[in-house]
Amino acid sequence: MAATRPYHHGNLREALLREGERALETGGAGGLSLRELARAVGVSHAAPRRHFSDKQALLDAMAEAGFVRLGDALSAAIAGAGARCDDRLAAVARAYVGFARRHAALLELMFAAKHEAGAPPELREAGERAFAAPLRVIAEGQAAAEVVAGDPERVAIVAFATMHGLVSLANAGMFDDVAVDGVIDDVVERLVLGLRPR
Amino acid sequence: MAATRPYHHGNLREALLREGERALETGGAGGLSLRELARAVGVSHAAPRRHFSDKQALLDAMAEAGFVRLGDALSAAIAGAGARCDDRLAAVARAYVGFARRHAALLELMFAAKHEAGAPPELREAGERAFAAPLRVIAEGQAAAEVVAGDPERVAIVAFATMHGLVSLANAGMFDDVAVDGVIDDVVERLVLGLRPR
DNA sequence: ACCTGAACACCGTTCAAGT
DNA sequence: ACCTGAACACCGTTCAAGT
Repeated sequence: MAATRPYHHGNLREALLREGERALETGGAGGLSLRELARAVGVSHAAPRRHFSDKQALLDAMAEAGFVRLGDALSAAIAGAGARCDDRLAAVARAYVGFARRHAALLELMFAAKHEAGAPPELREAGERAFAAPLRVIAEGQAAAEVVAGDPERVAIVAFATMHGLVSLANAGMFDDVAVDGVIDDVVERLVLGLRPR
Repeated sequence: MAATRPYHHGNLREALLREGERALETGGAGGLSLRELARAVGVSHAAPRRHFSDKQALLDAMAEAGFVRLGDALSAAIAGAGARCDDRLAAVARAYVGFARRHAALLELMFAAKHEAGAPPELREAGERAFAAPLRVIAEGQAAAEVVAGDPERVAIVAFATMHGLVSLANAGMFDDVAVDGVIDDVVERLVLGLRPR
C-alpha cells in the first residue's frame, strides 16, 4: 500500500543508471548532470551520494553495464551466425558496428572511462570480458586455418581497430548521410578478406 | 614603454587559444574552464566574450587550428618521404599516429567539434583540407597501379579508419605500455600491404 | 540504512558600465 | 573597440540533521 512515494526510493541505484543512460543519449557525455538526474528520478540532489561516491563513479558504473551489454550483443551475434568462419567474423563485426551506432555516446563513455587514471578494476575486467567471444572466433578460425596465423590478440587488435575507427568516423559524421551503410559493408567485407591466410 | 599590463591585452584571442591548448593537454577536454583560462591570461572572466561568443566557439577555433597543424604535419611527412608508394603511405600513416599520440586530447576535441550540430563551415573545411595531401598520395598510387583501384575517398576511408581506430585504442590505454610501438608498426605494415592491388 | 536541506566553491553567460 | 564587475542560474561536493 501507500503509493505516495516513500522516503526510501527502493532502487535508486538502478533508477539513476537508467536515467543516466537516457540523458546520455539525448545530451551527450559532457552534458550529464547529477543534479538533473536526481530531479528526474524525484530525489534530493544529495541522495545519489549514498550509491555513487562521485559523478565519475556513476559514469564508471554506466560504462561497466555498457560493456556487459556489448559482450552479450557480440556473443548473441556469434551464436546466431552459421558455422563458416567468414560469416562468424562478419557477424561480430556487424554486431559491434550496430551497437556502436545505436549507443554512440555510451560507447564513447565506455572507452573514456576505461582509460581514466583511477578506473576501477571491475571496469577493465568488464571491458576484457566483452571481447572474449570475438577473440575465440579468431582463435578458432586460426585453428581451422581459415584466419591468418599469429598471436590471436594481435590479429584481433588489427580487426578491432578497423571497426572501431570506422564507427568513430561514422559517429563523427564523416560520411555524408546515406553512404554510411555501403561503406560499412565494404569495410566489413574487406576486413574479413584481409584476415584470410595468405 | 609602460610594461604594467595595459587595459587592452593586445592579442587576447591568440593568448586564449594558446592557454586553451595547454589546459587541454593537462586537464583533458572536459575539464577546460573559460574562467580559468581568463585568469591564467590575466584578464577578467567576461573578456573572452569579445573574441569568442561562446565556450564552444573557443573549442571550435582550437579544433580548426588543430586541423591546420595536422594537415601541415601530414604534408611534411609526405614531402620528406621517398618516391616509392609504400614508403609514402607508411610515412603519412606514421605521421598521423604521431600527431594523434602527441595531441590525444586535441584530436578528440577536433573530431568532437567537427560533428557538433552547429559546427561552423570553417571547421569542416579545415578538416577536409587536412586530409587532402594523403588523398593525393592514394590517388597517385592508384595512377601508378601500386594501390588497389576504386574511389580514392573510399580507399582512403578504410585506411584512415584503421589508423584512427588504432590510435583511439592506443590513447585509451588498450595496449599494455611498451607493446604499443610494435603494434603500430605491425598495423602500418599490414595496412600498406593491404592497399596493394590484388 | 537511506535521504534531505543548507552551505561552499565553482562554472558559463549576460549586461550595464567603465577606458 | 575592448575590457570590468556585479548578477543570474546553474553545477559537484560536503555535512549536519532528519526518518
